[in-house]
Amino acid sequence: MKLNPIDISKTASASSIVFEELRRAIIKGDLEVGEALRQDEIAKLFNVSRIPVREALSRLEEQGLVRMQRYKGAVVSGLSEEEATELFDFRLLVEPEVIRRAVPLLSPEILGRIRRHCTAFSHSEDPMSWGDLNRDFHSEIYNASKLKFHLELIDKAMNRLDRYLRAQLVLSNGMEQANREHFGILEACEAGDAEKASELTARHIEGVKSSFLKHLNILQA
Amino acid sequence: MKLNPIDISKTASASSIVFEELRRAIIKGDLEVGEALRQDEIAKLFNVSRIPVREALSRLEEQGLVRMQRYKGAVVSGLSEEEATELFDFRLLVEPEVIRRAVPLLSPEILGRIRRHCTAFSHSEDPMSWGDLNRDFHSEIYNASKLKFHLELIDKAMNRLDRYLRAQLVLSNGMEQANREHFGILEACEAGDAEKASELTARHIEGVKSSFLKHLNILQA
DNA sequence: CTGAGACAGATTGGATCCAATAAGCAATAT
DNA sequence: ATATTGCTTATTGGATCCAATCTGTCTCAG
Repeated sequence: MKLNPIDISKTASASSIVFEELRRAIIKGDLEVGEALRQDEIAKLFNVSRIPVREALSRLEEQGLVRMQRYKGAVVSGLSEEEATELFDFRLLVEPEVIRRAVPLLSPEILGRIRRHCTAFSHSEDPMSWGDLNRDFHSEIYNASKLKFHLELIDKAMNRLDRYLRAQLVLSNGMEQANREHFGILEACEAGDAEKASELTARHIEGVKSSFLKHLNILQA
Repeated sequence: MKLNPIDISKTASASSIVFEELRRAIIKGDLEVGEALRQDEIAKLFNVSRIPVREALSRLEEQGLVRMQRYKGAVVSGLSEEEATELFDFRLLVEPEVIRRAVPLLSPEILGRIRRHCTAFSHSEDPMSWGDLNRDFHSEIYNASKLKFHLELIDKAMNRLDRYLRAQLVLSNGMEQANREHFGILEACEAGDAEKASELTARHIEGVKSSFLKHLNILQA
C-alpha cells in the first residue's frame, strides 16, 4: 500500500471552509475594518445556508477578529492604539522566549527551510506577499519549539496585526531593515546561539513596534 | 428619569448561555475528560434546539475546551503532561510580567479587595471553593494592569488547568503554602514593590507546577 | 466459531422556515 | 418646522426538518 492517507473525518465542513476564508480575508485586509458581515450575503457567496456562516462568525468572534452584537450582526474588528501596543508587548514577551527554546531543536533540514524563507523574503518584489513571507520565516523557526499553545497565541496576536503590518512594511520602506534583521536572526540560529537569536528577535519586534505606532494614524485613515 | 438602564443588545442569547454554562461545567470538572457532549441531550436540558448548542460547541472548541470530530461529536478535552507543562511555562512567562505592570496601578480600593480575596481564601473551609477564591485573588491584581489581551490568555490557560488545580490543592495539602505565598504577594503589592511581587508570583507558579506534575498521573486516573 | 457484509438506530451537518428585533421612512400632532 | 409615533423592510436568532455519516448488531458463508 503506497498511499497518502487523509483522515476524512477531518475533511472540511462547510462552516470551517467559511471560517477559514473569512479569517484569511480579514487578516489580509480584503475586508475593511468596521465592514458589516451580512450572514445572507456570505451564505449566498459560498452557496450554503446561514447556519454554517453563523458558526463561522461565532468562531471568528472567539478569535477576536469580528465583533458581534445581538440582532445587529458582525463587523470586522479594528485595533486601537492601546490594543496594538499591548499586542506588541505580548509578542515581545513570548517570541524571544519561544525562539530561545526553538534554537536547540533546529535540525539541518529545518535550518535549510528557514534560510530559504529568508532569501525568498529578501528577493520578493511583490509587496502583497511580504507579509506572508515574513510570517513564514518566523513561524518556521518557532514551530521547532513544539510549543503548540504559545504558537497558537502568537498566531492570534499576529492575525490581529497582520493587515496593518503589511501596509506598514510598504509605507515605511521597512524591507531593508527587516531583511538585515532576518539574516541576523538566521545566523544566530545556524550558530546555535539561542540567547543571541532571542535578543535579536526582541530588537526586531521593538523596531517594528515603534515604526508601527508612528504610522498607526495613517494606517487607520 | 431615574432608571438603571440595561443595554439589552448585550443580553444573553441562547447560544451564549449554553456556551457559558458548558464552559463553567468543563472548567469546574462537572463534566469528565473524554465525556461525549451530545447535541440533542444538551439541547433538551436547556430547552433549546441544537442550533445554539452547536454554536456554543464551536466556540468551546476555539477555546480548546472540547475537541470536535466531523460526524462524531464533541468530547471534553484533557491535558497531556506536555500540554500541562507548556501551560505552566506560559503562565510563568506572562503572569510575572502582568503583575509587574499591575502593581503601580493598584489603588487603595483595589488593594482592599485583593486583601479581602486573600483572607477569604485563607478562611475558606470548603475545598470546592478554593479554586474560585484562588482565581479571584490573582485576577483582582492582574485586572489592574488593564492588559486585556494578556488577561484573556491567562484565563485561557487557567481554564485548561482549573479542574486539575482544584483537585491538586486538596490532594497535596497545598492550602497552607498557597496561603503563605498569597500573603507574600499581597504585601509586595501593598508596598508597591512590583519587582518583588513579580518574583514571588513566579515562585508561586513554580511551586504549583512541580507539585502539579508530581500528582498528574494520580489526577488522570 | 469467525469474519465480511447488510441492515437499523443514533447522531451530526446543513437547509428551510418562522419569530424577534433593528432601522429607515411616512404620518401626525403640536 | 420638528419631534414623536406607527408602519414597512432588512436582518438576525432559533426551531424544525432532511440528508449524510457513524456504530453496533445480526446474518450467513466459510
